[in-house]
Amino acid sequence: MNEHSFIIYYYGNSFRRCAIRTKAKTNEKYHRILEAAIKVFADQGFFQSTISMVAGEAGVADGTIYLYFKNKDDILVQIFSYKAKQVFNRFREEVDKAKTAIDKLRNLVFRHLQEFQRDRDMAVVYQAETHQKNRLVEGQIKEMSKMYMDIVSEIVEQGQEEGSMRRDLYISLVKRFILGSVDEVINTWLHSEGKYDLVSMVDPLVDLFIRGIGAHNRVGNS
Amino acid sequence: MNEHSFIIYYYGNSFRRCAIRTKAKTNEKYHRILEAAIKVFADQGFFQSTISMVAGEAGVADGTIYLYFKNKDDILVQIFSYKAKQVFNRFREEVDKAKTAIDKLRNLVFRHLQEFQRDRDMAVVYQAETHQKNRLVEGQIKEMSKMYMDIVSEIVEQGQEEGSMRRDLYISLVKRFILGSVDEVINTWLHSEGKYDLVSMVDPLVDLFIRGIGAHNRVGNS
Amino acid sequence: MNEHSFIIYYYGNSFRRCAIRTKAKTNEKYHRILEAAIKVFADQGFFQSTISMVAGEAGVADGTIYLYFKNKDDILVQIFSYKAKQVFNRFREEVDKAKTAIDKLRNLVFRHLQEFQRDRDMAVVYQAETHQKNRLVEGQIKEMSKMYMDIVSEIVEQGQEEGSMRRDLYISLVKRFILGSVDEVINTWLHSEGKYDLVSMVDPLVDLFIRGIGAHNRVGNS
Amino acid sequence: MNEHSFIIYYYGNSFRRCAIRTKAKTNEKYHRILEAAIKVFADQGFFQSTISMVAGEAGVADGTIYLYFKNKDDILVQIFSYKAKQVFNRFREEVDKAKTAIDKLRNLVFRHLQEFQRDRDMAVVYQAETHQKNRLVEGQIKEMSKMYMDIVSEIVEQGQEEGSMRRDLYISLVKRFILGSVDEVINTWLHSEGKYDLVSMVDPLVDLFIRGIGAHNRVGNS
DNA sequence: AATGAATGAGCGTTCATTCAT
DNA sequence: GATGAATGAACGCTCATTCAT
Repeated sequence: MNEHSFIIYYYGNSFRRCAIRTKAKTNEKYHRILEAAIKVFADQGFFQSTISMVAGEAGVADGTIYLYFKNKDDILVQIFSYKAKQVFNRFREEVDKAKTAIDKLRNLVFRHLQEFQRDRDMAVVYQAETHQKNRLVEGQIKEMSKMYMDIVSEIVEQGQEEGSMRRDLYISLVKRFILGSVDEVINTWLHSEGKYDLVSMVDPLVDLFIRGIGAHNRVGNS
Repeated sequence: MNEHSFIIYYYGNSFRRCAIRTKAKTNEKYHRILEAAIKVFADQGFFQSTISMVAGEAGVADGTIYLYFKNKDDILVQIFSYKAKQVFNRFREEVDKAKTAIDKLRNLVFRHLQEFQRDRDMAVVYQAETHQKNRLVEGQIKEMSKMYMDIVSEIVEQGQEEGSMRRDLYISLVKRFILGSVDEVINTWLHSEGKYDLVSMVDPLVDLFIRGIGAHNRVGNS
Repeated sequence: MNEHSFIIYYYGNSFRRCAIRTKAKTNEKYHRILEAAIKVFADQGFFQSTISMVAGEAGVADGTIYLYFKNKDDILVQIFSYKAKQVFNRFREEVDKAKTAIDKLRNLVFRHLQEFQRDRDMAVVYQAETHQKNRLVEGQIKEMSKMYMDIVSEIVEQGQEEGSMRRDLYISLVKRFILGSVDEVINTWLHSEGKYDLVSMVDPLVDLFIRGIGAHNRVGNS
Repeated sequence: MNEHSFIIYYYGNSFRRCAIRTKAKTNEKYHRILEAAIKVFADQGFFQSTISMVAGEAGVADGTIYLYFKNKDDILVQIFSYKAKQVFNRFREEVDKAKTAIDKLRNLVFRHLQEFQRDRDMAVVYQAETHQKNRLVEGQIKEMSKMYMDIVSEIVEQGQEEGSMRRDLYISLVKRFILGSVDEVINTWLHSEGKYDLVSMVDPLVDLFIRGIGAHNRVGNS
């Protein structure tokens, strides 16, 4: 477990070997616990998970958890402030790759579904916590939610300027309309045990966003 | 406290009176506990709620709970199988009042928002449980969800026949698209401490469902 | 364990038997735990005692402790605010029985030694806590100490008026001089496993208080 | 950090330097830990102190403690067998400086108060441990106590020979009478946050020992 | 039926001690 | 020698559930 690269250096008047770790090793255990916790929380739910389960999953002793986390709640907080934030940051990158508003929306939805499909346990934890009251991660979720909403706002505003989106939109409702739909699609997928490909939902979903379900939407002279 | 009719009998070495509890009486305490539980679970979340809290809120002794419910989990199960089902049944009534598919959809969304606005605590509990894995109420939720989805299916099919809805819809996606949007609108309202009127969201929301956000939907003369 | 006296009464339309307990029973268990705690704390010291030990000694389940005490610390607090205070109150009675200052002092010391000899475990706990810093029972101890010191003050003042005690005394030092001596006598007795009679120390000790150890105290012809 | 003289040797596959730790060096860290422990134990009490606190106060790593002490208990044992013994040894010196029994008693009390005033933390630890049952330092305390008592015995015997002390004294009680008074004076001072000068208590206290508080002690013609 | 005192399993957390580096 | 990350036993406390009254 402890084979590592190391540096030979001269200290005082002798050669010494010093394993290269400190940060690397520390981070390694921190992440192992974090990933284990995501898995256990996804399986059992936060309140039904025990520190022992997380420690067991991570392959460390119970006490070790407390070298890296203040308490059980803190694990959840860090899952959100570290892990989820990282996921949400990727959304921005993906959006920036596209030019038009509609393509940006498509990329956002694509990346959202893709990331949640890739990290299914994280997705489960995220779904559970965002729909709870009295949540320990209120702050983080609000922040992430705002980040998401801001992206949607920008896209819609761009779309309106481009003329590809309606100008009479109640934007704060549009945001919920989009996030909610995507969320529900993910939620259904999660509860279906993930037997189908989530990403394949992108095009039909974006189509619904853009055109709705009304027949008169069949535009043109058609 | 509840004297009505009763039986006198001799037990051990004393006469005892035993009230002949009518169904109504029993139901009254049962419902008091159920409503108390909804309130407490909404406030604290299921796992952070204790039997004592529920009993206190209901104004009964802790032990009394176990005369009406098998255990703590059973309270949640009964909340869903009794209370929530009742709410969902009202959706059907409301839908039936309308003629056209679009009006039916509007009525469904209206009643959904209205009921959840009216019984805020129930809404909180519902939101939390439907987004949990390992849920104690898996069966009930699936059933309710199916009931909802079936209504949407019927509406969409009727809309397609009427020509008011697109024929190229991926129906099982449409269902999630609608339910998810409504859910998210409710969720946001719940977390906003309910400062605004949820029902006022109906028209803008249905408009988004029907027309989407795309500008070309602004069908001219079509 | 639950044989008790009871009352027969007529309720509604039947005779009922109602055990007379409530307070009696409750008090009984409260006191059982309190006495058990004193014993265990005396044996092990507060910090090395566990709730399990106290519960075991009291013959109740661990959880039962928390029906009567807020937490472990609270047991100690209640030992002092209930039990010890009661002991100290008896000092006053005893002092009042005597007329002259010297007899009052003798009675005080007598009762002090007698009470501590009678309730040895309480004495051990008292000794330990009064000589601790950061003590959980700071308030109580200060109060008891003041009560004791006040009695000594009154005695000395009366003695000075009677002419049986020196007028040039530094009273606040006299208090410590007396309390300290008595305490140490008790402490030595406690650590000697109580093999001798503590109360027999009264006369020699009071003699030392009054006459000191100086030979010139041997008042000649006086 | 501590380079002085050292040896170069080849270990495994590298040259190593090994400081030739003088006794002084070793002692230096040993004493740093001991003093740190006294401070921490005085602040928190032995059981509420942690090895980490002691290590932190001493500026060493937790593990380092175990190079100098067998375990946590051993620190307390060594505090008493090393530090306290040293303090008590000084009493003897001071006593020997005086000629008469009464001066010797005065010097003993003076040095006792002076040393405890000087090393307040030590005084706190001493007070706490000497009034505990099940003490880890039973042996040491008995030894120190005996040392103290022996000095008092010698003084009293000398006083009796000189004619300056009563011949009808119950010596083993006199010892407790003196030690107890001094102890209580110190204890009160410790709990008063040491706002006054402890040493100034010497003369009034010795006066009480010699003359007591009785008015007839004011021997007229004696 | 109703009560609420009693139970004890189970959990979060601490911390003395070890040991690889 | 010195370090401090890792360990896991042990403890305080909670709370769902039972049951005598």
